[in-house]
Amino acid sequence: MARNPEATQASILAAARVEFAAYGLAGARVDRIAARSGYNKQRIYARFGDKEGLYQRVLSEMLEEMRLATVVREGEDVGDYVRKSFDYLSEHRELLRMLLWEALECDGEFVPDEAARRRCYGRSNAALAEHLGRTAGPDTARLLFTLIGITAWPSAFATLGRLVTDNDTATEEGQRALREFLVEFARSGVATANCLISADANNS
Amino acid sequence: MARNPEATQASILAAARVEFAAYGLAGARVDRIAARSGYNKQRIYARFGDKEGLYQRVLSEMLEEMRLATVVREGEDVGDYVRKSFDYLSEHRELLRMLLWEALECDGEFVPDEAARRRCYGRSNAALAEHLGRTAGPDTARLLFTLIGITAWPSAFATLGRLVTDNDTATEEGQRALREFLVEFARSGVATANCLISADANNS
DNA sequence: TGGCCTACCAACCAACTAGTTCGTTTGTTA
DNA sequence: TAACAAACGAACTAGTTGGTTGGTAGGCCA
Repeated sequence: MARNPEATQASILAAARVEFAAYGLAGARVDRIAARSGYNKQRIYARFGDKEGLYQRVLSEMLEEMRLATVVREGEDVGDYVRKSFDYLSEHRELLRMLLWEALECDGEFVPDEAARRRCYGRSNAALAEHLGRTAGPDTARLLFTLIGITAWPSAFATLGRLVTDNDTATEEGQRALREFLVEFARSGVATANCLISADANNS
Repeated sequence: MARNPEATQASILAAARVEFAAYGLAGARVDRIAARSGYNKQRIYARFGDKEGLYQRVLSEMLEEMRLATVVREGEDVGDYVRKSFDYLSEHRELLRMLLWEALECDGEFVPDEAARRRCYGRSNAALAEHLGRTAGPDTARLLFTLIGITAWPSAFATLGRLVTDNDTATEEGQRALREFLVEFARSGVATANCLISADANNS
């Protein structure tokens, strides 16, 4: 067969994304990844070492994609951030699933790409703080963490959302309503700045 | 050996909780559950049919515990709800992990205990709406879903929280600050009722 | 007290899994 | 053009896994 090692690798990685997002590390099957990629299983071991090695590579790439797409930009309003992230995550649930798998399958001692991730969140915190006219610190970081949460939660727990909202979130209209609700909720949440002030008092 | 079938079952269930919370359905090992329970593997199959049967039993019980502990009570203020749930989930991460496993491992077509869960969330929505002086509907359900999210997110994604907050959430003090932040954020979020009004306009 | 049924254990089993080995093919370079 | 190294496929392997089987023991009831 004609050889193109880079295309082989790309096919394996593409197949692995699908498999790991669907099943996580423990549930994924190397045989299936190989079959989906159209290459022999031995190619996977030759290029990635082992199953865990392939997983870490895929996880790293996917989390980075998600992180870069949901970074807080300079001048970005809280509500606009919520809307942007909500939409992005709704369209890329496989990325969000990897975040969930990571939360469940990693013991938290070794964090993949820790330094790069901290830098990225640091930049988001700075941009958020700047926009709010405050100094970046634990209080604005808590807000950032919460904003990430409220935008990720609906896509990560879509089934739960349907139960709680009596299927309102099962329609496109309901999704839009939820998104706009979150936009307003987030804006109201910081509008009075009370939460940031009182949390500051707690911290001092 | 002396026989006590009820004690056997209880031991198996207790061991299974630990195993399934740690590893999910695909990653859990029946051998380990048996060893941890102190009973022979065959007992598991005799009483629960198969691995999946045991998992469903454990999942059902654990999600119910969590749901009942985090129901919105009559007269309960939004902020108090947040504080209560935050604390409960921080102390019962194994329950929250089961919710994550479910989100990842179930395809959403068959929802365990669907009717009971809908009823419970319906009650929470009614209590929340009553307290806000509104009629329970999609708008208040969205708020409920969001409150559930902001209280679950920090415990479910504790490692991510440490990255985002530069380790602020790694201390008890930081956890308390985050909790109080969320209390105020939620109160501010609904205080002006703007988000509920505008989402209503969207719905009409 | 003996018979019966269920709880229980240890050993077993077929299929699956991550990973390895061996041989062939392809592409590059001297 | 021949040699060599890396890419590739098919077959193999040892260990693991969910589940089963066969025998024993304990408790209950007539």
